Amino acid sequence: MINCCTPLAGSSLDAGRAAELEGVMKALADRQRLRIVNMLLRAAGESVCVCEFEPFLGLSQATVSHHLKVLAEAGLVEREGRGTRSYYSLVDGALDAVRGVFAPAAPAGAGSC
Amino acid sequence: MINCCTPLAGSSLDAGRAAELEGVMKALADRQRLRIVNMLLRAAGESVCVCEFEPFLGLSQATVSHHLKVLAEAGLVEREGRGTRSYYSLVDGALDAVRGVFAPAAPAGAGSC
DNA sequence: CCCATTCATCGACGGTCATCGATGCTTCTG
DNA sequence: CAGAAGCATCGATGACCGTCGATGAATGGG
Repeated sequence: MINCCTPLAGSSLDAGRAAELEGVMKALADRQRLRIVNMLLRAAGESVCVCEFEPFLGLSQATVSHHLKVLAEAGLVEREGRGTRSYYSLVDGALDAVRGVFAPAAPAGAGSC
Repeated sequence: MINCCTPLAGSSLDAGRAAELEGVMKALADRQRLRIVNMLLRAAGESVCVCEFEPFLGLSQATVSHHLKVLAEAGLVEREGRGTRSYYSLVDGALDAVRGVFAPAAPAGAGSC
């Protein structure tokens, strides 16, 4: 099934790495958290106040705080307190693991083995 | 891979699209299903028999069948029956939605586009 | 024609999650 | 110092998920 050349992008995913990636994916497998990440992506590295998410998502303050905590524990976002407010931003490169695993399969260039 | 002008990420993610993507992400937010997708990625488009997954994942046949059903309902894999066996393969382009949403942020108005 | 093989489905069980109101903590303001 | 504002945490609740054994359905072989 798997040939001589180890496919580059479909790199082997052992049980350990699968469990690790599962944590990140579970953090992203929620519509509210997807919208949060999308907002932060569009913020282009800038921090966003918690009070910005609340009206945008239409959730209670407690729920928004919960979602941000989940994302933070997954290493996807970072918290920074200024005064009574909290600002969150994307962790640089945190989404690379997701991008890498779903990269297209090997180039299928048959020859060079 | 991604052209400079394709604003995949940074693209607004409204509530509808977020819910849609949530379905795909939930299907992928499981270590067993991640390993299944990884196996199929490495199979480079070829179909893989159910009986191949079972020993690889170390799960009961019922559980493997369940995971494959979840992936199929999310539109990520496709089933093809041959005799008493079932073969599964990745749906072409099904992972593009995932790749797109997490693409790097827009170049912040970097000139030429 | 009968049996073995392969897979999908069902029912059940234990665990986890999303959401909310209430509460406590920290910081700013008057 | 007292009050208000912003946020995190707690406890509860209802829903969903992963796993398995058992059962059913379809197919191929002797």
